[in-house]
This record gives sequence, structure tokens and C-alpha cells, in this order.
Amino acid sequence: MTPLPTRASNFSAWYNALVVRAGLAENASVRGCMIIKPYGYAIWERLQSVFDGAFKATGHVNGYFPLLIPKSYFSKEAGHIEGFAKECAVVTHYRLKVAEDGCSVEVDPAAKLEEELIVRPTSETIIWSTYKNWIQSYRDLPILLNQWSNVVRWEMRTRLFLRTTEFLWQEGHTAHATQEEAQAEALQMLHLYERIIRDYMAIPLIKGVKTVHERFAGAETTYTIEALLQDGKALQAGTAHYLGQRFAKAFDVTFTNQAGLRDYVWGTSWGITTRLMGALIMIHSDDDGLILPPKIAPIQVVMIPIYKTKVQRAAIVAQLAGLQATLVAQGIRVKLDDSDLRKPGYKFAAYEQKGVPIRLAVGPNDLENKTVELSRRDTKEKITIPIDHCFQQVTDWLETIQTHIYQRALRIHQQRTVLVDDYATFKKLIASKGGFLLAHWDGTTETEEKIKAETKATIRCIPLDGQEELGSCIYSGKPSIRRVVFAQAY
RNA sequence: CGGGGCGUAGCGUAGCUUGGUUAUCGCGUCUGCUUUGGGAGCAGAAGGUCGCAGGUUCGAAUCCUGCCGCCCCGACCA
Repeated sequence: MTPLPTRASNFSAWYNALVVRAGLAENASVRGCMIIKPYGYAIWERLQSVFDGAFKATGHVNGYFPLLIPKSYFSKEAGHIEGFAKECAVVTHYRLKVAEDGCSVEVDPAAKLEEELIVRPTSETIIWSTYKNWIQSYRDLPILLNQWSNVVRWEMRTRLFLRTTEFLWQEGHTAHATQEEAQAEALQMLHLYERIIRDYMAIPLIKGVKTVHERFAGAETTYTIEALLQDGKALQAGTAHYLGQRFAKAFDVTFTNQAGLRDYVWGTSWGITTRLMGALIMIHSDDDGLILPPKIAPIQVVMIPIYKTKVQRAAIVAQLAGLQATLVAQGIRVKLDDSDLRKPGYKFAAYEQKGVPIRLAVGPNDLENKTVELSRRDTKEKITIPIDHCFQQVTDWLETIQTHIYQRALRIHQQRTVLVDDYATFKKLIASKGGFLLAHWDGTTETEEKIKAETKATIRCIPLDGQEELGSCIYSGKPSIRRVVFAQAY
């Protein structure tokens, strides 16, 4: 195996090679679609499990709605479909037949669907058309529903995990009796996302509100969490939408409130996707491969035996197996790679590429001295310690690594988040280092679009914790009362 | 859909301008021996409709025409 391309020479080639070489995913035969390999899927399963637990803890329950949606549902809410119309896959037929050549198949023109079906780009329409039947009274509210599913958006340009035609996600869809409750729900989920992504994935984020131009077409307010990647570009890591009564009105979902009056239901929707995998990779990893936070690493410790003879191998593997059992009993995820098909050096490099946080090696000398060699993936630090101290050291390191990679990411995030007050500097920074540029904006879509056209930078969000501050728009010079976050985005 | 590029073994490629033995090299794969504390070495082997179809020619990976597919840049986007 040859080394990866370096981040400095070609960030994009580095990313693509890393995803493939670490065994996370590969391109499928259908353009834009992705095969998620077991190691990549194991990371996604860890994320799913953490998020799902947090959803349940806040009173949400899971359900499942169909992949195929009648086309007519989309006409009900014109504002919403505008955002997706250009990227919907459509099912038009339900049967194939053998072609005249006798070996290939073709669409049977006789099997044309009376009503075409849309492969869901998101599920608001089918869910709200169902909620109409579920909700009559305030006693039926709130509905706090989530589903784990796949969606299809026919993207023009795709990249593994960051933007694929089909992707996996979770979509929460809630219905409430009051505006306040719906608004609180959207914010609650935003904060929940931010906390989990920070605490488990070790990714620092900016929380904020999308501008009218950037928000979800069916929402009153779109809240977002934005990450900053190593190449200085921003990535939207999750969104929570306060839908107001828009979908309730589009699908005529009403209820009788406690005062006995009919009102439209208030809604939210919120989601995170397999794109988070891309953020994880692009934030922590280095030129030697992936670096995974211990809390979501499928393998936290990999054990590698080093030996010359069969007798040594048997003794060392037996010792490692015992140690593995001890660590596993303590809840640590350990893999013992006792395969004789690869040499230790190869294994070292391979597991570094896969981002395993701690490597534990035992060779003949260690066996003799009752020691183990431990190595940290994030710093490459190596120590040899008595085998009896192993559990304590591994436990300490897992915590240390988790904290360290978060602190490291946070430092870079802060260094690259800068105040900018003149447009020349703004353009220079965007074109060179990228990063989050905090600048004044006059609040108009027109200015937003002009800046995008000239610099490719978009307003990522209006930060939630931003202080009011008088200033003048970086582009138009008009007055502004707060800074917004600009960046080039994926 | 507009502009540019590319299709040769599982992957990456040379050869094409100027047609001519058995289509090049590396990685990977397989076999054997030696190795094993940072991506092993040597020897041998297998693996090809040169994207598809047609044309020119004594002869096409190479030249011509058509088609198909993919990649990059632009519009779109979690």
C-alpha cells in the first residue's frame, strides 16, 4: 500500500482516497450513489444509537413512512416543492419485460402508472397528510415522531458522504398545539444535535438561524449547526425547522383547542444525515488517515501481536486474548488482529488509516517483561507499561484522546473564525484561507446573492449567541445591527 | 444542458502524433522459500472482447464516422 495524497497537496484527493482506503465507502455503479462498507456503517450505527437514545430521552418515538409518495401530494404546498422539484426521482412504471434480443430487459410500456410516484426527497408531505387523520383534538397532541430512512435527491455533483444521490438520515416530524411549543421543540432539537456532535463526535459548531434565502422552503425558521472543515470550508451538519402552520394549512390539519376553537396545528422537522460522516473525517483526520473520537470509534483498541516463532505467537496471542476479555468486560471495544497473513508494520499502518484510537502491541520482549506497548492515534505517542496497568491506561487515554481531538478542532475553529470589516479583506480571506468570516450584512437577499456571485461565499447563519453590534454592511455600507457568518460551503 | 478531458487486466497506467512480431509497466492476486518490534525480499505464475458498432487498410489499441459510459468546470444542493 502506498501513502495517501497529502492534505496540503490536494485536499479533495486526500479525502476521496481516505474514505476508500479506510474502508468506509466506495462509489456504486449508479452515479452519485454510495456503497457504505461495514466499517463505515459501524460508525453510522454508533451515531444512530447515540442520537436515537437522545430522541427517546426527550419523548420521541420512531415510526416509518413509505419511500414512494404520490405526485399529487407535492402540489399541495408549492413553496416547499420548489426547493426539491429539480432533484426528484420519479417512478413511472411497475413492470419490466424481456426485450426482443432475448437477454436484456426493458420497461413494459403497458405498465405505466396512472399516478406517478416520487421517491421521497424528504417526508413532510406524506407525514402531514397522515397527521390529518391522526389529529382532531388538543388531546392528540403533541406528536413527537422520528423516522430513520433513506432519501433520494438527484444532485448534479456528488461526493462520498458529503453529497450523494441517496443518503441515510433521520427526520423528526412533530406536531403541536401551540406556536411556543413548536418553536421550543425546534430549538431543543438544535441544542440536542449540537451537544451530541460536540460530546461524541468532538466537532465544534456554530448554532444559528438561516437567512430567508438559505432556509428550507417549507419552514418559517430554519435553525442550523455549521462546522468548519480543515480546508476552511463550512459544512451544514444538521438542521431543525420551525414550520409554523405551513404544512398544517397545506394539508388541512386542524384540531380543536382547549377553548373549543378550531386551529391549525404547529409543526417542526429536524434531521441529521450520513453527511456527518464527511464532517467527522474532514475535521479530525491527518495525512496518515482517519482519526476517530473514542466515543464513536467502532474499534477503540486494536491489539497486534509481534512474534518470530509459532511458540511465541501462541503465547502472545493467548495473553492478548485474555487481556481483550478483561477490557471487553469493562465495556471497551477491542479487536485482536491475530492474523498471520500480514506483518505487524502493515497492520500498524492499516489501523492508523482506519483511525483506531489506541494500538496495543505485545512482542517477545513484552512477554518476557510483562509489559505492553500502547500508541495513541491522535498524537502518535508511544509508551511501554506494565501489563497490569493496561486497563487504567487505556481508560485514561480514551478520555484524553476524546478531549484532545475536540480541543484541537476547537482551536482551529476559533483561529479561523475572524471578524472582517472591509470587503477587500473579505475577498482575500475567502480566496486564500477560507474560514468563518463574521461580517456585517444589510439583511437583503440582493446583497447576499451578489456576495455569493463574486466570492462563492454564502451566509451560513445568523449566530444565535451573536451580540448586537452596530456596524455597516460589508458590501453595501448600509447599517447593520449584528454580524453574520460567511463562508464557502460544501 | 453548455465548455473541456478520458475509456487498455481487479486498480493505476505506457503505447496512439508517424498503423506492422507474442500490447508496457507498477500495485494487487496466486505458488514456493526466506522473513515478522513501522507499510518485507527473492523466484515463478495466472489474469486482456485495448468502451461498443461500423469504415479505411494486406494489417487497427493506433486513422475516420456514429454511439455508449465516465471524469472535471458551470447552473442545483443536507
